[in-house]
Amino acid sequence: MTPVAGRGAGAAPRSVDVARLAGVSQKTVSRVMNDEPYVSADVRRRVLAAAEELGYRSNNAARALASGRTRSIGVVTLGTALYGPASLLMGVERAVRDTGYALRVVNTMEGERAGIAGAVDSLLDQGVDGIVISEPIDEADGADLSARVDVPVLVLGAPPPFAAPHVVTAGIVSSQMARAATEHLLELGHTTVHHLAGPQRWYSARDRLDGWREALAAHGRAEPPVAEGDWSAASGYAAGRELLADPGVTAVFAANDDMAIGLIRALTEAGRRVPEDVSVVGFDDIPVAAYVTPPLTTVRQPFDAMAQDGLKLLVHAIENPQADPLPMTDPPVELVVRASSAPPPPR
Amino acid sequence: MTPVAGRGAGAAPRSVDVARLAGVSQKTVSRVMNDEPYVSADVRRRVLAAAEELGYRSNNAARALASGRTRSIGVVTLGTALYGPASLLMGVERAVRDTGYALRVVNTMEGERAGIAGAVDSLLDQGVDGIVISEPIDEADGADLSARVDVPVLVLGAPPPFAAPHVVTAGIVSSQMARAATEHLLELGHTTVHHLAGPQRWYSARDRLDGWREALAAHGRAEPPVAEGDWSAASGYAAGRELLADPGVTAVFAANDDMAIGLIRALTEAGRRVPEDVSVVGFDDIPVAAYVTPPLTTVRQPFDAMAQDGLKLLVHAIENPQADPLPMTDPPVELVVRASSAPPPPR
DNA sequence: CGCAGTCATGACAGCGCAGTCATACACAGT
DNA sequence: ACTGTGTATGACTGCGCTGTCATGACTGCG
Repeated sequence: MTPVAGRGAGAAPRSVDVARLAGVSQKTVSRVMNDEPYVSADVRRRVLAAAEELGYRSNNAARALASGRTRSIGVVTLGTALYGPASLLMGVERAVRDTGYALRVVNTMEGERAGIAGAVDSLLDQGVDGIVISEPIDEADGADLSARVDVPVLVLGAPPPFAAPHVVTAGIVSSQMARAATEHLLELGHTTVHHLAGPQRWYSARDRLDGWREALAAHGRAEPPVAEGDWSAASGYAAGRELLADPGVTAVFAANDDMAIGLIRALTEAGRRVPEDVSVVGFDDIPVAAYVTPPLTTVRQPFDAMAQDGLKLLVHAIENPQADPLPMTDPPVELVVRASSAPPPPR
Repeated sequence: MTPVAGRGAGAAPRSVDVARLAGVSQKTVSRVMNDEPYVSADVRRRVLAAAEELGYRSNNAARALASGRTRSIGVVTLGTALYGPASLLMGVERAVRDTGYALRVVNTMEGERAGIAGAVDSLLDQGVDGIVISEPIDEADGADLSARVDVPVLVLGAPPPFAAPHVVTAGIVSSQMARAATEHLLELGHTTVHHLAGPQRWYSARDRLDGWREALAAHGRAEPPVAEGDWSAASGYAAGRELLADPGVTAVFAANDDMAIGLIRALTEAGRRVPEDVSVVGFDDIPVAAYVTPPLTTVRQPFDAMAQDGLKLLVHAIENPQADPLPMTDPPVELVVRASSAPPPPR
C-alpha cells in the first residue's frame, strides 16, 4: 500500500477514525459495533454519533480475518428458473437474511463441469460459515465432497446424496405428498394411476416416484410403466403423446405442474378430455396452476417454511459446533384439489 | 487469538505452510496463487504440489483485506419466484461466475422496510466491488441511495430509478417489444388493443405500458382504459372478469404471461373463445406458455444475454474506474406467435 | 570486461478489525 | 479500612494475505 500520510480524503473511514472523533479507543468502537456488553450508554451514544457523522461501515474483510468467521452462508442451486427451485432459493434468501448472515450463491447446471462438488468448493474458497444445497441431484462425484468440507451443510431436499461430517437435511417430504396425490386419484375410483416422473438424477424426482409406488402398493395395484420427463412442459407433452397409445389410461400423476400442463395439452389435442376421460394431478402449485384449463389439482409445498426450518438447523450447527443437531419439524404440505382430477369415466 | 504454539492440527493451512513445504517464501506462494508473472516453472510446480498436498485454500478475507477488493458482486432482487425475475437472476449468476467474481444476493420484497436502498446498503456493508439491481421498482427513498454508493452499479431493467455516480443500465427494452406485441395485434386487424398492465411501481411494467401507448398512437388509435394487475394469474383473472363487461374487446396485450393466462381463464369461463372472439398476447414466454390452451402468443426475452452484456459493462467499470462506460448492445428480443392471437371476429 | 536491463525471489510492512489481558474505578460485604 | 466482585475502558497484538522495495542471478552488448 502506498504509505500516504494522512490518507486521501476519499478513503473510507475506519474504526480508529471513529474512535478518535468519539474520544475513545478503537477497541471500544469495535465493542459498540458488535453490541458487546460493558459499554456505558454515554460512550455508546458518542460512538454511534461519530460513526454516523463519518459514514463509517465496518470492514467486513477485516472482521472476517480477525474473527475467523465470515457471517455468510453459501447456497448451491441448480440454476434453473423452475418454480420449485426458484421459490426455494427465495425462501432461503429470506431465511438467511433473517438470521443475520449474508448469502452467497453458486449455481451448478446439470452436467456442468464440476457439478455440486465444484460449487461447494468455490463456496469454501469464499470462506462461508455454512452451506445450503438446494435440490441435490445425483452426480458421480457427489460422494467425494465430504472430505474437504469443514462447515455444516444443509441439504434441502431429500435424501442427502452424500454423507458429510456436518450434514443436516430438512424439509421436502415429497414422497409422502406424492403418495397422497396418487391416493387421491385411487380414491376417486381409478383402477390405477400412471406416473410421469421427473428426471431421475434429481432426488426429489426419485422421491415422488417412490411415493407413487408406495400408494399403488398399499392399494394392491399393479404398477404401470413409468414415463420420464425433464420437468419441462415440452417433455410432458411428449410423454402425453405416448400415453395416448394406451386407451386404458384414466389417471396420471405428473411429478411437476409444467409437465402436467404439457401432458394435458397432448391429451386435449388428441380429443381426450381432462378430467372426463383422463384425470391429471401435478406437483408444486405453480402460480398459473389454478388458471389453466382445466385448473390443475396439485401439491403445494411451503417453500418458505422449509427454508426457514432448515436454516434454523444450519445456524444452530454453525454456532454450536459440538451440539447435537436440532430435531426437524415436518412442514405442512397440502394437496390442492381442482378440476383436473375427477372420477374415471364409466366403462 | 490464543497464542497456541504450533497451531492445532485441525487448523487450515496458510500460505506460509505451503511456502515452507515448497521451500520458498510466502510471497512466492502468493505469486503462484495469483498467477503473477516472474515465477519459474519449477517453483510454480513445487508450490502447486505443496498446496495440493496440504489442501491449501487461500483465505479470502485476508486477501480482501490486503488488496482492498473482494472480487464479489452483489445483486438486489425483488425476491419473487416470478419467471422473469428468477430467470434474470439465474442469468446474472452465470454471468458473474464467468467473470470470476463471487455473487452475493439480497432480496427486497415489495414494501419491505428498507427497500432497494436498504438492500444496497447491506451489500455495501459486505464490501462488494459492484452491484446489480435486477428489475428496479419505484420507491420513495430510491433517490437518496446515490450518496453513499462508491462502487459501480448496473441496473438491469429500464429506466434507472435513480442516478448514482457509477450507474450503467443494460438490457430489457421492454417498451419496444410491448410495442411490437401491440402492433402484431393491430396488424391482425383489431381496431384497438386493450392493455392489462403490471404493477406500475415496477419500471418494467411502466415500460410495457409505454410501448403499448406508442403503438396505439403510431396507428392513430384511441387508447382504451388500462387494467392493472400485480403480475399474478389471479389478478389477470380479476381483470378479465371486468373486461367482460365490454363486449367490444377483441384484443388484449397482457404485461406478462401469468396475467394473460388468468385473463384467458376468465374469458373462457364466460364463454368467450380465445382467439376466435378475443386475442390475447402475453410477455415473458414462460415455459408453459406453449402448452396452455390455447398456446400463448408472447414475447421472449434473452435473459442470459442481457445479464451477460450487463455484467461485461459492470466488470469493465469495476476494473477501469476512470474509463468511459462501454457501449450497450441491444439483446435480441423475439415475438413468439402462437394460437392465442388471431384476426378479430367478423362484425 | 563492465554496465544496463530483465527475470526471479525474498524481506518487510500493514490492511482494519477482534481477542486477550491489564487496568481503573465503583460498590458490596465483612 | 480491606478485600472481593462486577463494570468499563484501553494497549497491544496478530489474523493471512498483498504491495512495495531490495536483492541477486542472469542476459546481451558495446
